[in-house]
Amino acid sequence: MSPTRIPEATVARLPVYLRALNSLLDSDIRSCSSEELATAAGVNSAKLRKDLSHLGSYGTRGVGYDVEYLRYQISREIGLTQDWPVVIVGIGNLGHALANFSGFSSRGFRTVALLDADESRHGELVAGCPIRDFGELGQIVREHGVAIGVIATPASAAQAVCDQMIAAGIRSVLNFAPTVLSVPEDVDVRMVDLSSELQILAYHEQRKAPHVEGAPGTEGVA
Amino acid sequence: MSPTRIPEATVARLPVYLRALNSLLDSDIRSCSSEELATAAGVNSAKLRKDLSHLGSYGTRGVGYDVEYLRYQISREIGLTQDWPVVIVGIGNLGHALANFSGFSSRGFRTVALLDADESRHGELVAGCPIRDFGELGQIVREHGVAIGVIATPASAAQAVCDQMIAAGIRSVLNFAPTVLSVPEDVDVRMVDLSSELQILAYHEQRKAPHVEGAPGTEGVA
DNA sequence: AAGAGTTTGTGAACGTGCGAACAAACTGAA
DNA sequence: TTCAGTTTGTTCGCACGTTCACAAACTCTT
Ligand SMILES: NC(=O)c1ccc[n+]([C@@H]2O[C@H](COP(=O)([O-])OP(=O)(O)OC[C@H]3O[C@@H](n4cnc5c(N)ncnc54)[C@H](O)[C@@H]3O)[C@@H](O)[C@H]2O)c1
Ligand SMILES: NC(=O)c1ccc[n+]([C@@H]2O[C@H](COP(=O)([O-])OP(=O)(O)OC[C@H]3O[C@@H](n4cnc5c(N)ncnc54)[C@H](O)[C@@H]3O)[C@@H](O)[C@H]2O)c1
Repeated sequence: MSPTRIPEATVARLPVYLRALNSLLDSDIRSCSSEELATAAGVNSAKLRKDLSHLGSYGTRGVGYDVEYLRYQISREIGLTQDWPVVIVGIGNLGHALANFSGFSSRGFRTVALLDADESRHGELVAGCPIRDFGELGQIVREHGVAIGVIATPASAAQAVCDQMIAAGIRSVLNFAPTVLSVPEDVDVRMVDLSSELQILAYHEQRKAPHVEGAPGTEGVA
Repeated sequence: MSPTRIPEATVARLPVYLRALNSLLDSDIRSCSSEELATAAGVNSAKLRKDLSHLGSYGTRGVGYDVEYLRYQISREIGLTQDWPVVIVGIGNLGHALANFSGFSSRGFRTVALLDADESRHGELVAGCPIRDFGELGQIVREHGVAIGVIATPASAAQAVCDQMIAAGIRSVLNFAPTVLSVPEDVDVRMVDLSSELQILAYHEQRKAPHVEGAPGTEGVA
């Protein structure tokens, strides 16, 4: 279907386009130009067209794109036309939020198990799903063909959890613990690091206002 | 101090180096080579050295880097030697987790207020901080000199919340709602989109195993 | 003091990504 | 049919990011 490899930068934007297309459909807009879609996605229209050209030629010159058709093509390219079973490990503050997050289940991702090492939480229902023991990981992965694992444990446990996931057959990991995971080459890890995001904002903020004399916000102790 | 502008890709990695340095200090390692630090940070050592060279010449040839000194220099460059007051808006599932997240407060970021539009939650204590009305935003920003705002509301409210933040004087926004925010040029927005991260993983996963015949994980309906 | 060994900082080559600009392809009117 | 107007898909130049490779600068031994 897609003979050419898609650039990584493009892959990272496809979900954004998908969101924009869904938003247009919600407003009953059936067709759109690259300019409109680019605005909705917050990117340059030339970039959008080049990105889409990597998937194929799904627009019509002089007309634009059919919203539903393009959405299907992007979904198919990403792999959202199939179902992706997911396990979440570490059901603390963040794990609870993730389990309740509708954005996970809405797009083909299905939480098949919530795992935690803390025995006192086993059996507790979160978003209708019981918390189970981490030791059941291997069996669950085999049973449901889980390919994607989410780590929401403390950093100290993350590498061990990751190793177990890989041993069980998982080859894609979404890591929320603030630690670098070392994995074999065929395993993908994506890291979500809130602390880093704040620090990047702080860097730019500092550059904007280099003159912080008697400004408030420094008198209170953390 | 730093006459030259630091490349964006480098800025995004500085927090990672900082984490690695802290981790080395925890192990009582006072000095390290670029190779060691690069391994701890999960990057190429040449890239690490080039990144650090943008800050200045803080290493010693033939020896390596002093861990504590380098940590201080990076902290200073990012702006973590000063205190950053932060407000979080939308104290639902995710907002609760964020308020409880120690990684926020640990590095100079101080949550000064939790705001929500839902009156029934006002006064409730989360991580020792009371939930207050969203209408108090302007006053709080002025009072504490808040420069960074975190949005954890539903997507439908995010743009309005963002506009209010900017009107109040906030110029850096961390957005968790899955929607594109339109802001003036002098405002920075960073977006954390879990759904996108999962989709990117799914894309690569699909490429790894293009042969999904009778594999499990497709029989159950979402 | 000199030389061997180590490690940083950087110049240069290479690859990727971005945006402007334009030809190709479509629609619709005359 | 022909022509004007519109919008896609793609080419091209440029900027940015990554990696290699090595001179410069340090330590330590003899
Ligand atoms: N709370 C946030 O908003 C937030 C944001 C970003 C990152 N994080 C990171 O996400 C992780 C979780 O944060 P949290 O606030 O939910 O912490 P938490 O302490 O509330 O939850 C951690 C959970 O992991 C479980 N756990 C510990 N070791 C385990 C193991 N070996 N196997 C399975 N489960 C194990 C614990 O029992 C606990 O339930 C942390 O690494 C944190 O730094 C949290
Ligand atoms: N839960 C997750 O793990 C998760 C992960 C990623 C992204 N998100 C996104 O983060 C956002 C919050 O998720 P959640 O699960 O916490 O949702 P939630 O419904 O539990 O919480 C949303 C909160 O925002 C408040 N709110 C609504 N409108 C507001 C307004 N105009 N001003 C101030 N407060 C307002 C609500 O009262 C509620 O308390 C959503 O956009 C969601 O898509 C959530």
